Amino acid sequence: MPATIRDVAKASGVHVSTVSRAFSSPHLVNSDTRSRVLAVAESLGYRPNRAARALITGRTHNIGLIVADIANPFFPPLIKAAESQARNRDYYVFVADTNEDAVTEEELVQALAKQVDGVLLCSPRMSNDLIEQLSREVPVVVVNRLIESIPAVVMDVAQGARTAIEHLVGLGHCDLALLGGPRGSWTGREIRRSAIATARAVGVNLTVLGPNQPTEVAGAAAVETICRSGVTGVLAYNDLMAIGVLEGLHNRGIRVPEEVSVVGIDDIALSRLVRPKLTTVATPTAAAGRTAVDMLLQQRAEDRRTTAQVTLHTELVVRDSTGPGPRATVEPPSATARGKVASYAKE
Amino acid sequence: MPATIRDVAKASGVHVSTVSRAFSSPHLVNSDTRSRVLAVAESLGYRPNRAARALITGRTHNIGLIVADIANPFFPPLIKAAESQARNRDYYVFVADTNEDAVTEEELVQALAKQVDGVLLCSPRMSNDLIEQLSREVPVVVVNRLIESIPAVVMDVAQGARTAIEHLVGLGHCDLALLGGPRGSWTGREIRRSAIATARAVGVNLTVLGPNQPTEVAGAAAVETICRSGVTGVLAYNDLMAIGVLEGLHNRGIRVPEEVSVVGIDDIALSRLVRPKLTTVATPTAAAGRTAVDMLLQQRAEDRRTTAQVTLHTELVVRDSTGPGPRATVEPPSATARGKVASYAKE
DNA sequence: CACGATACTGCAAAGGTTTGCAGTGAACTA
DNA sequence: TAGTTCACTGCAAACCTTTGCAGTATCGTG
Repeated sequence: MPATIRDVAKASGVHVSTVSRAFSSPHLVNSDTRSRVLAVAESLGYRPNRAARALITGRTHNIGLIVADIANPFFPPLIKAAESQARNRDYYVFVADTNEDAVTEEELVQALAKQVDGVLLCSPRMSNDLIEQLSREVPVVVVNRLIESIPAVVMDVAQGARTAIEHLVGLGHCDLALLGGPRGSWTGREIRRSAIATARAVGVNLTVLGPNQPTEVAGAAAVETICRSGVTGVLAYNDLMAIGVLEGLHNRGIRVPEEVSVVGIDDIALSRLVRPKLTTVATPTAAAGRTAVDMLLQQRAEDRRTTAQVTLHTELVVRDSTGPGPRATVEPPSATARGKVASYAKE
Repeated sequence: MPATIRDVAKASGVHVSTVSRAFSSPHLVNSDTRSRVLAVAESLGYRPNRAARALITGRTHNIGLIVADIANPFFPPLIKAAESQARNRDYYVFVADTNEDAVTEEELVQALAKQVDGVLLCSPRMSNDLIEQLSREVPVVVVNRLIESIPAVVMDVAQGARTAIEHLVGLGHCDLALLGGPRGSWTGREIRRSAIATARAVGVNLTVLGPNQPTEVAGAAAVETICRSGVTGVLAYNDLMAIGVLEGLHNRGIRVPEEVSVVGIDDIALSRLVRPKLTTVATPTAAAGRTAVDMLLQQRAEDRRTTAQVTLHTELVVRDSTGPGPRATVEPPSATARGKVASYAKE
């Protein structure tokens, strides 16, 4: 029923190959012929069949975008930016959700591999080895993870975590907690590594909690431990958890930032809407989405030799959830208490 | 490089058609042969080429999901549910974002039409006529809009708006405002129609504002008008706008719910996280996504004759943003002031 | 034993497009 | 004028799979 290239050819009195060229290699066809063909095509409502085109060119003009959880507010801006960028380049994007599950993730890449020109793996949960292996079957660009020899775009969360810790310390907090993220998260490891190193360097206590699900529920649940440990400053793996902490503290009647300061990471839209407004490390998610798409497409274009890895800068956004530490001017930490790093990590 | 059906056929000593049948019509091939073929296929890492399959069967096993704005928190749960449901049925989904633009929307449907088995149109912005026209080119299921002869799944927002107004009135508010949504939104029209009718029936004043962009910025911006009009209860087109109102009121030092009550619609995750927690009309978004996918797939299966339209129930969730009206027990509205419906609508 | 039915399997066409190769006529060069 | 180049167009193979049809062997039945 839908018009094919043959219908257009017949109706405009040329061979199908001419019609094809009129679309994909304009310089190879007489401009009069071309405009006639295009007019006929238009009037017939002809749209090239992408499946047929993919079959012969081997390029689908689709890409896959795999995320851990579409409903996690971190991802929608990334998805939106990636989709928009892809469409500008005449690519469409399959979005798939792994539910934070490494196995689903692998299956998804495998299944998508044959029907896309490349896959964007966002905050993957599977092992580096597996990703390397998969990247031999289909071009892959990873977001939020650094793996040798795999193109990637990451946010500089290490820098972000350091700035956040320094911010808290600068406010006079010396007993801090880091609320860790999910197992298998590269970002989580980076944050932890950097936070621990910074705490040690600056000489404050840091209690590491986790791993945790990256949700506000987990954040709220961690509040009990946080209270027990007597810290006055908390850095969370992401804003969602930080907001959970805010929630939990509020429920216990603990005031933020008067009694406890809280810092998140990501700067999701929500952070500006909760009260107190969340101090957080802004990560350029939209830029990451666009960059990743460009890298993926370029990799295809240049015969896959670029193994570029780009790091995007993060920035601390100070809002209302952080304030002076309780003993800011009263009692600086004793020398013996300094630089202790406790860890409750289960990993 | 990747294994084709021919490689598998050669390696297992059968004809390609047998391999094909081993996959798609198991009952037509000897079970020994079949398991041998499958084993060989497995060892070769063979995956059927979906483009080739699509070319001959005419079915791509893909669907398109078109939304106005991926980053609008209303959509991610819907997308997630739809994607999950589709994948369970062995379908993959293209997600595309129209940026709230009707023209983009049409182009998108046109472009996607040829490479999907159906399109899910969520909260469309284009005209009914156009949708009907497009639905002749490709199976369509519409979410959040009712059009004669087009399969649809909608939320019962009329009921929701009525309940919300009644809730406010029950609390003693007699001067209400409705913060309208974007132009072209069926849901917005439903809400307005129902809110106006309810206000009239119950005998309270209702000021209608809009149309507005469905964002918290627009909500905050509307606060000035809201204050000037002296209403004590606000129903917003969606939670995002309601949260914007909360924000704007807070900035002006107006307390919620003591001075003004606010009700949203949708019950996005955010609503539980802002302070005060938002009273809102919960719409079953995930269920809508799943249902819509099922309807779309079924429509395909049964030779497109089902024009089912399903309405999902909504429910008022009372939280902390609504409270007794200022003059609740003091001064019931005078008879002359009752039932007046003002409208500032620009539509 | 002959016949038809049954259970598999092979053959080949078809689906819509791209693209290397070859052909045509015109324009240009020597 | 003859030989070349050039711009354009047509031809046909190829991409990978599905599927109607036909063929073969085995089995059961009368």
